[in-house]
Amino acid sequence: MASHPELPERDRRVLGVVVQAYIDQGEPISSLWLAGRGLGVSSATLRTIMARLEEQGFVRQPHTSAGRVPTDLGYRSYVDQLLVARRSARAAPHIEARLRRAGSVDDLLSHASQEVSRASHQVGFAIAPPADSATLEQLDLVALEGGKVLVVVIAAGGHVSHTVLEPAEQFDRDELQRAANYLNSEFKGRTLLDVRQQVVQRLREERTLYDVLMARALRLAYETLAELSGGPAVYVQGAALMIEEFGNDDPDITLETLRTLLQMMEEKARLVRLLDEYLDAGGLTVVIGSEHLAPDLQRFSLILAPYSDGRNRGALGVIGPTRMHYGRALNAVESLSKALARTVSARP
Amino acid sequence: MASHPELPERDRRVLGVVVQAYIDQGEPISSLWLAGRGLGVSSATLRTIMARLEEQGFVRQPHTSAGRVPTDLGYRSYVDQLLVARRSARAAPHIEARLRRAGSVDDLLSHASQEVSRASHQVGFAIAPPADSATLEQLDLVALEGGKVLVVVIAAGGHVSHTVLEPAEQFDRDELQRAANYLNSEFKGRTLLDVRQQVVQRLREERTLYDVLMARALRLAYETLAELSGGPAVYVQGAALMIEEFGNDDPDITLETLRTLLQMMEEKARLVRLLDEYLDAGGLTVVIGSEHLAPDLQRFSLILAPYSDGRNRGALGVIGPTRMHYGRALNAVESLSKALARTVSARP
DNA sequence: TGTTAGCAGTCTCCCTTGCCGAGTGCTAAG
DNA sequence: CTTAGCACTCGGCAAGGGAGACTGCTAACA
Repeated sequence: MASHPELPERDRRVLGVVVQAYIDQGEPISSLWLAGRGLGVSSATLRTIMARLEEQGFVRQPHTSAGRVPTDLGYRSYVDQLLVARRSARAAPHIEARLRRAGSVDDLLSHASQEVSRASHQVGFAIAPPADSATLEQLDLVALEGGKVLVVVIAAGGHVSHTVLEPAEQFDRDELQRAANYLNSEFKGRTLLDVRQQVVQRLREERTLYDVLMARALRLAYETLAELSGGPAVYVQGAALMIEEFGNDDPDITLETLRTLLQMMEEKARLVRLLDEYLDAGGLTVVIGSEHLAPDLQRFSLILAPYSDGRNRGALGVIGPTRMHYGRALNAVESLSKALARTVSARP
Repeated sequence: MASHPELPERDRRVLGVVVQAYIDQGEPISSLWLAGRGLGVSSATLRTIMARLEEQGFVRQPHTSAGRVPTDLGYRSYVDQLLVARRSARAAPHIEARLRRAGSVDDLLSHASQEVSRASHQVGFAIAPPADSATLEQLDLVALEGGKVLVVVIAAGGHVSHTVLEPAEQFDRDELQRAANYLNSEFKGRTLLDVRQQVVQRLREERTLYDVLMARALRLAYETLAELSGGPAVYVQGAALMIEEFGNDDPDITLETLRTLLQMMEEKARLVRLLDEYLDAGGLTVVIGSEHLAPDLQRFSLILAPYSDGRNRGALGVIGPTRMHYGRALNAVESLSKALARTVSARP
């Protein structure tokens, strides 16, 4: 993690105080102010320390006669300290209770993203785990006009998803009903992953299927599953809260940066792709400003925690300015991800 | 509509030019500039006209030696002119085609709100018509952990909605299956409104139902329908586009006003309640700035058109700064609402 | 050798001043 | 009723001048 040169203990403490103070106040931190903070050294010494920190890239001066402001590297060091020092967070029971009340996965994640946003005062998001290992409860086929077919897939644990297909061949209502019956009797209780494999296999093996309807039903199922695995659902919200938190006193929150963030929030597909890259990391992950690959996020920090439903992993986290209150945000993300994991794996 | 004093023809023309120019340029309009616009009068005359317009409240001066800027009343007059003068808009065929490709109501409205946002460069929204008069296609009951029940209601035309109930009495999987069968056989093909009435009636009439399961199924259906009528779905998006359109050159778009707008976009329930009030008006409705009842919207204008699926009405529209390009926005809303109406009533 | 006080230097911020130019309202003539 | 002309007002910009905030540096000190 710390590929940059190791800092002497005292320098690190000073850096910590600087970052914390800047997060609180939003203004450059001066040596004089620091001297009054019980660090046991005078402002002059702090000046030499700050100069050293600046040389190493942890802080910078907006202009010659200003105090110091953390760089992204400075935030990084601070966050690394924080991650070691802090005790891991527990979910507030009333929040977890609220999550438990949610039924479908949709509901649950929408609540979770809202709660994590509220607790951190940042933009919150939650991504559903792929439903692959949930077992199929019910599959409905409903005829729409123009030969289109509405497919509703219900899986255990409250996954509900639907899509519309335009199969090459027409189905009438009766055929659809029988196709649905066939698929249900055949696949109910299996995991969706299983179902997909089974469907593919059967289509391949029994190329000359004796029952035409059965073959068509399988093709329909195949298309459906391909469609549904298109992208996991993601819920994002809380931009208003974030603006409120940083008001006008953060030079990084301008209309322009806000625009890029909103754009990202609305282009869910891109967001998911982006977050996916960080999901491999494993535990609680923090990506700060310029550490991002995507240029649109370079003015923001991201905190993300994966959670598991027992088999598959989703993720939950927050996005906010690099000057966010990391302590609070880390707690929010960690506790919510735990609560979410518990809630989601309490399901059958 | 025009409860304010009637304006002489020429004054109205001048006001029109002023508003149009201000919308285009975002800067106060001076008499000298106006004189070069082929109105056939000198700047001096324009000054007396502007003074009159100001006295009557149509324009105002940001400061003594500035040009004029429209007031909300000025925009109102301009829009009223526009509504009379313009030819009604047709939907671009490729947009309508894109809408037709959507299957479920969810999909359709999400696309529609996106299209109207793109076409107008404002925040776009779309509200689903109540599904009351759609006929029930299928109702699924799925047991979740903790005695909760997932209910999925599929209605003709691609309405899919689901909710989770916690019935007082427990159902096991088998009972749920039979309850679903019973409800489906009983109510499939009826409108949801019908179903609700029927359910209530039966519960009342046959207080001592001979079949216990049947009674419980009815109670479940009752709860479901109460839950689902909770609030129609609304889709809102395009804040990033709106910011892009007005960039930094609109004094009305500040972080603070943006925050209130985002808050409104995220609190869907409140938004729906608000829009509902305007829905009664009938046709294409424009509400400008201070004409709004809600204080959070007083810096924004709203354009809204109802559309009908044959029986029930939904709505679609845009929200943007009072300085929005009304002509383009009106066209966007009108054409999309027509396209949406056609698309939605082409369904069975 | 590391720490501290003192000091000179730098740069921002804010206020004032003066000026230009934009745009107006008013007035008197057409 | 319209127009030209004129005096007036006000915002915006640039220049100038403290005041104040911090710094880096140096020299003394433990």
